[in-house]
Amino acid sequence: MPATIRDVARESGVHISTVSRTFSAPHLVNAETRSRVLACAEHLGYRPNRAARALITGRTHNIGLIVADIANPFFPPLIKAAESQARQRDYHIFVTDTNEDASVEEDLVRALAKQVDGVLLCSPRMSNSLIEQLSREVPLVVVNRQLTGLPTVVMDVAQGARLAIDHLNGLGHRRIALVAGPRGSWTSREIRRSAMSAARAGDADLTVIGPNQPTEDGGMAVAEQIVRAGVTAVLAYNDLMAIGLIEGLTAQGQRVPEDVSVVGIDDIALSRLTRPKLTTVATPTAAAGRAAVDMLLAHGDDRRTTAQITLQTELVIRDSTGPGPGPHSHADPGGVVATALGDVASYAKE
Amino acid sequence: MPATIRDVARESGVHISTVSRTFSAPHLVNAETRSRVLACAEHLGYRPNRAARALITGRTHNIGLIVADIANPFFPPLIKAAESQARQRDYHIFVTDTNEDASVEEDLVRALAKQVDGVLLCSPRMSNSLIEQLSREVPLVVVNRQLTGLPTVVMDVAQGARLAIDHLNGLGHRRIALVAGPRGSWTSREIRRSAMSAARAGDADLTVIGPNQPTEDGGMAVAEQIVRAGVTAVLAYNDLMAIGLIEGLTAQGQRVPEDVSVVGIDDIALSRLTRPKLTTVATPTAAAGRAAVDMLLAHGDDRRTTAQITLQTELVIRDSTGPGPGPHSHADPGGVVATALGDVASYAKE
DNA sequence: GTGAAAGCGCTAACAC
DNA sequence: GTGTTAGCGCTTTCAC
Repeated sequence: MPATIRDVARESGVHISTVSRTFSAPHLVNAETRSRVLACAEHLGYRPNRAARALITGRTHNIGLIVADIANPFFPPLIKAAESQARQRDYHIFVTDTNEDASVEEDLVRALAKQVDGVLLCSPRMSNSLIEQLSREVPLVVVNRQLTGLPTVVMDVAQGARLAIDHLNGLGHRRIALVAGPRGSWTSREIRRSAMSAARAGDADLTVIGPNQPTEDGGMAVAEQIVRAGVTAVLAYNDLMAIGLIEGLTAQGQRVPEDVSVVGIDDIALSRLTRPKLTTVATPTAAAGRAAVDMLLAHGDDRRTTAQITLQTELVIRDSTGPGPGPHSHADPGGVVATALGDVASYAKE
Repeated sequence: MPATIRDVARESGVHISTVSRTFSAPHLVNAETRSRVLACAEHLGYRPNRAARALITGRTHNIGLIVADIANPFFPPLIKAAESQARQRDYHIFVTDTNEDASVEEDLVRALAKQVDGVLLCSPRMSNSLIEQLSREVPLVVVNRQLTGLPTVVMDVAQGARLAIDHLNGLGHRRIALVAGPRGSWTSREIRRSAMSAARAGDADLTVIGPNQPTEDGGMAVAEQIVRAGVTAVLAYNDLMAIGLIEGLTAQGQRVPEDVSVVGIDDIALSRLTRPKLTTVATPTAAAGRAAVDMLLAHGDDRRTTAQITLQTELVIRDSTGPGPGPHSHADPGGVVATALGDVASYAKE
């Protein structure tokens, strides 16, 4: 049987409220009393019961984190960073996985709502209006989706997509495909919009293929369409799809980058390990995880500042892109860091 | 303000205890009353407060999951499977990361102890005696470590290591290196023990290198030692290290598998995507996650059956292993499934 | 089958 | 600075 506040009170000869204060408002307790209480608590192995505390304060010191797919390598660095940031502030994180299914997101948020102080919604597939509705039931921070009136953390994928298209264009590619992400993904829409306009500006054709599952298989599945489309370069929604696509293209007898150049997005750890090494747009996922936790916890202090932060992305040129058939402009934006909005200094990539 | 049991009682004209029963013991409530209460609850958006429930029942319906490194690709499939299995049984999972640091594991277990019904300790680096001590404070299921008297889920890595060494031996390799894992890892010791005996049985030399960080960098770092050791084949503690090692060997001008064969362990998703594709020992991580959750939740029913389950592993032969200088025996165990102990049928790999 | 009452472990006014 | 008191939302005896 674990020790309660009453055991500590008895042993240290004070009232339970003094014990309570020792833990929740130490400055209100005489230093001497405090150390005696602390000693007894230590000795009894006492730990405040968070459920009891939550019942009365209304704060659970728990955070919910909902991701589309834990096993998608994009998420673990985000989860890890969020967990670490939360723990540092004495919060614990419930991690849940929606299996890329928009319809379970709502249930998950509601199921979590009662036992957390807020929910980090990462890459939600549900509608904006539903998100807004849920935000009235539990504090929400939305990651990977822009939404007015709510605190959000997004990567500047528009800038990233532009850098990628410009890079391909600079290499002489004029017929480019965009392999889109899943339905309901804000990021995918954003990439599409930005890639379109960048392609137009560069006098290139952009063929959009999708929506698709944002997985390796999803990428592999479109290889044939890519070949049929007759493009010489591809921008994929994420690295996993890019890698699957390269796999698929290879199976179709296409060489990357000699026949087709491929660019991914995210710069997951994996992208440095495949052959050819993937050219990709790096997104600061760990920073996003930390920022999201900070925003959620700051939220309580001042309800009116619903900050929206945009984290910068950058193009990482590796081996999956090469010269295309068109004229090369050597204004190659390789390695150039995208401009970003908002206060990102403290969330620099590790 | 969220609806409480009292709101529902008022609206449906019954006493709060009837509402309580409707949710926690529905069979004790008149069918008609029940449906009326349910309707009101639905209408008010009532959800039982778990903290309040936990306070009185002592069961939180939460589980803690402690892993060495969320971002290590070995863990996400395990986390995902555990989370899914738990949620299906109406449990939520706190995920925490120790950063491969044995000293934080203890704190983490204790911090979690009060707000969970049990903890899944995955790949613990702490001592056996400390694990036993903690198991007296909170129900524990230990994954990736054998420990008498506690419920455990392990992969049969001994069998896996034997298959790997036999495979290399069959290919004619007689000078083999084992790249060990981190200090404190039961799995690493197990692999070592088994690889040693398999090598001896096959008249091969086994050089052990380590301990090492179980990461890509850790693998890359030993490439030079491998070359100096003059071995023709390597078994690595895990795929990540194997991949890093291949990277490092390539940088040293060695070809894989022509000059050196490399075998990994785990069969993470990544191992199919690198070039050469990795020969490896597949461990059923998702099954382990499910099994661990089941064992923890079953634990309550019958305290005396501290089951220990061992999940079978199998060798997956891909492209990172090839013929060595010695005589080939064509008794190649490729694809053969290892024998396993315990009841594993219901945890078959997905 | 339902109501009444007690209390899980803790915090938050409010006295003193 | 510390004790007293009244619950937080719920489950669980025990009556009826």
